[in-house]
Amino acid sequence: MATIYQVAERAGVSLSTVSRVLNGKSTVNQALKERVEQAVKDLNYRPNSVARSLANSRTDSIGVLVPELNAPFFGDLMQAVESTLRAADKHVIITVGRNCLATEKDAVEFLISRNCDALIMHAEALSDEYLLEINNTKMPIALVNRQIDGIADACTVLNNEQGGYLATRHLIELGHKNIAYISGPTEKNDASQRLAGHKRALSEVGIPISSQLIYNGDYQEEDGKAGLLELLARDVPFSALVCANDWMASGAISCARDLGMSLPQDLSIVGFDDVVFAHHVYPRLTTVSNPIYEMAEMSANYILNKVYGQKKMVQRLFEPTLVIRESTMKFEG
Amino acid sequence: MATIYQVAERAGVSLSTVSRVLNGKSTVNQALKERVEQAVKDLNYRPNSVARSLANSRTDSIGVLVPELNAPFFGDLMQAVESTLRAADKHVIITVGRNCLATEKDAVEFLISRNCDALIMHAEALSDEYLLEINNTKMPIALVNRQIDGIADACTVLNNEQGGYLATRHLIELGHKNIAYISGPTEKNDASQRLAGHKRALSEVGIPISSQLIYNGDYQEEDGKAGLLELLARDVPFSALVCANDWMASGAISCARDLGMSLPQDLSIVGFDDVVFAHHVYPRLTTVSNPIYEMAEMSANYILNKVYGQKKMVQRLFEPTLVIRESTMKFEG
DNA sequence: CCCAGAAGAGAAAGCGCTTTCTCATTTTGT
DNA sequence: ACAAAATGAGAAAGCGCTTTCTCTTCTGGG
Repeated sequence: MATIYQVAERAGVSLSTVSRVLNGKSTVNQALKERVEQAVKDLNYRPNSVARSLANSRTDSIGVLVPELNAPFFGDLMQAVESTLRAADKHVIITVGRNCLATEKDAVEFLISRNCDALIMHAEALSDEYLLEINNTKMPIALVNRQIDGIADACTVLNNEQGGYLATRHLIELGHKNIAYISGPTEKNDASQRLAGHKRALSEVGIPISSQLIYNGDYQEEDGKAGLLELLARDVPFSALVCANDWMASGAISCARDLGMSLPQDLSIVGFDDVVFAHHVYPRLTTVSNPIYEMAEMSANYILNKVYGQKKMVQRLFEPTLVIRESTMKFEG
Repeated sequence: MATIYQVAERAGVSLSTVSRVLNGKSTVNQALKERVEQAVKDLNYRPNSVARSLANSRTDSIGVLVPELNAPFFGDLMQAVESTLRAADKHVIITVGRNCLATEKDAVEFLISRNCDALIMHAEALSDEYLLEINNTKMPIALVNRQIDGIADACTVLNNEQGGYLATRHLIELGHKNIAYISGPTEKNDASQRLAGHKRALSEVGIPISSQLIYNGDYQEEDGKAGLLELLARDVPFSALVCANDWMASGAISCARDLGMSLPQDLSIVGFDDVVFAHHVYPRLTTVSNPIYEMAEMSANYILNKVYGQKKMVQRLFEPTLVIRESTMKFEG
């Protein structure tokens, strides 16, 4: 591999000049510039990115932390981040956190040791304090789907409350009165917001909120099954069910079918997130779409602006929309 | 951030000595060693990975190329690669190829410019020659799910022929005689192998092979729909259908249902790959499992051995197995 | 008791860039 | 036409490590 020195030699200039034309930071005589460019071409010279990083302490790499790699939701997130960043000639180093404190911490430290210029995270287990400290002392971070006061502009979030509201209001409009809810872990902000939206929709039309119709799950598919079974066992009638994410909705659907229910006649079900398999399930799932792709893109833009001085458009708050498919229908008293 | 020089100063030794104790390549007097270790601890010193890379021309980074990030199949692949490699303290730089020649080439060149130590790829569009050249002149590569003579040991492959055979034999054993097949693009090796396996199963029991029962798709979900429609239009009866991947099977299933067929009574369907949503579709999909996680892991191990001199277990050829769920049933004449 | 050889530690030369600092050459203003 | 201000290019000092080379200092065999 040719080095900058060889380019300089062939062009008959000093290596400072070569560096100048390569980086365009300073003006260079046109004739010399052309000689250098020719030499670069002749030698098929490519600057060594490691040496460059050492000299200007910038690696052009962004660390990414996601809970898992093989889930559609995070797939969309990564897809957005990768394409946005690579278009800017940056690269992503991806790590997985498994929704576990130790693993997430380890991943972040790994990324720091790799001298990333910034971090984009969908952090589940790390504390606000830890994240704040990283941001203040180590490197800029961007948070997808999480709100931390103090670094609000680094956070891209969905209006989860509105999403929960939309799901339930849709069912109300279909005539349902008894609506069960399988929640995500309420210590997580998004889960509690979704539930709050659900309650707002009920209150709005004067339907009392019954804790008997709420089950706390953990966003896992099995929780959909366990939740439905539990709700049914409580023996409080309901004609519709909203699940705080599509995985639990899918679990509830297959459970319902195993129980011999016919869907959506016996039970209308709404999911949340609109992940790619939502239209694979049967009946195709009515769900609240979560614009994770766009949100992740904005996080990437934020980093591009903050760290590399670009001027990309950014948006911090996103609104969910309802996607009506076939898992919900009019209540037939 | 502390540098190695400060550690040396605090420990009262030369920086060569610090480097030695850090890398353990050479013996160092026990007393000095302890002083250095103490200094490292005191200063919370972490070696700068960029400087280290420049000095020893190794980045400890592996480039990964996949067609897309938001598909379950490649999610499994990445998950395996990331966890295997990070356990060895290497990191992965992920790029996407979009199944497009220009994009894949661009991605590979990007990874090369990033000074990766090696590449792990699921390359769809790149030619054998190009890949061979990269391997011979630039950096070692490992290929998942692709066979190239000449670098056979760098290739990890599934016995696709056997997979196709298993799918069709399963249907034959259920009593089906007229079995349709929606193939992947036959210019791709895996697709043509799967089809070959299908044919072998038929021949084995003396069922003639009818081109009227074979449709060529492109592995996309819509091809499942288009294929089923086309096969039906040809007016040659069939009671079972094998699809060369789960996406097409899912497409065929929803199409069949839209047509008012009841599954699996009217049509038994088998998929291929056993991606995560295979059990979300209804009826749950009988499919051929593709151990992509294990295969990807082996590719990572291969690189670990080849580039970093480790001694991991490697396996090049994998056998598929049949996963029987509810989308197939006995033929009822 | 002496010398060959082993062992351990420091000095210093890179790795391939970026970026000051310096100095020579132009350009501008009057 | 002449001093003052730009402009452009080279020399050289890093960036923070690894590794060779060299020089001491031990060790042990005869």
